[in-house]
Amino acid sequence: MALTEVMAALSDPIRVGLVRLLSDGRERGWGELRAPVAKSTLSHHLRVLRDAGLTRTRQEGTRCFVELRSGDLDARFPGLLAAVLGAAEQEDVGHQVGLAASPAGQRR
Amino acid sequence: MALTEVMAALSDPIRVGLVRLLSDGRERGWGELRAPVAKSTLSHHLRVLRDAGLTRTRQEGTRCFVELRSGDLDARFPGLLAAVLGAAEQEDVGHQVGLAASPAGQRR
DNA sequence: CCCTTCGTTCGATGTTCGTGGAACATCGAA
DNA sequence: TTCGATGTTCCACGAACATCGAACGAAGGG
Repeated sequence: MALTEVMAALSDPIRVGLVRLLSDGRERGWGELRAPVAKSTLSHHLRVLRDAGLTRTRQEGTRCFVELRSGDLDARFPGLLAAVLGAAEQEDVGHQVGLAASPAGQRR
Repeated sequence: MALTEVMAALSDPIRVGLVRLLSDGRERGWGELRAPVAKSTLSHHLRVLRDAGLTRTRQEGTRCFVELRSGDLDARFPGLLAAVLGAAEQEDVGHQVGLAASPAGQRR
């Protein structure tokens, strides 16, 4: 969990949007995530976040779930997450990232 | 002073080192700065920091001085600078950046 | 005037990054 | 087993980036 990698991970609007989305501490399903990029690109962004140590991924059968590592993050960089979330809300960074209507496990 | 630009500016070790160096609030002369890069590269890094709003540059005759905008930074992103400086110290990010022996105005 | 100093700007180069499409692997369901 | 859904991986492309050396322009000192 290196500083420069974390900063680099947070230097892209879509990734900031994902972090914002996950900032409520709830675990989210991959399929729930909505971003204006191809799924390969979304996979890439999630990998960057995971490699930087910002998120954790759990695999369950054929689908996987993402979770923000708020605790570890706050232990390593006290105040950073709050600062980023605050600024991101003010500028509305990552507003293009959202959730699907269906709350994950729902049939459709 | 946009979030993603600030994060991008802080995603390079040399720039983090410069920020660390300036974090005492003292204004520093360009020539004082020591980094293992060519002067054109150093000029580039200082430009990135300035464009991101992290530093301010004052020109005086033929030489110029750099200063960290700690106040503005802390107003915009409360706690971010402290978090970055703390983590940077722990990991010793930007340790290659230092000061020349001469305290600025000295002849030599 | 020339010459030195200081910092920026200008190509040039190699690398990394964001992006999308296609192929692939995995798993559950029919 | 065959099919469909779900993510990952691979490949390719253009843009952005870090880096350097050289050329440049602005002061200031002989």
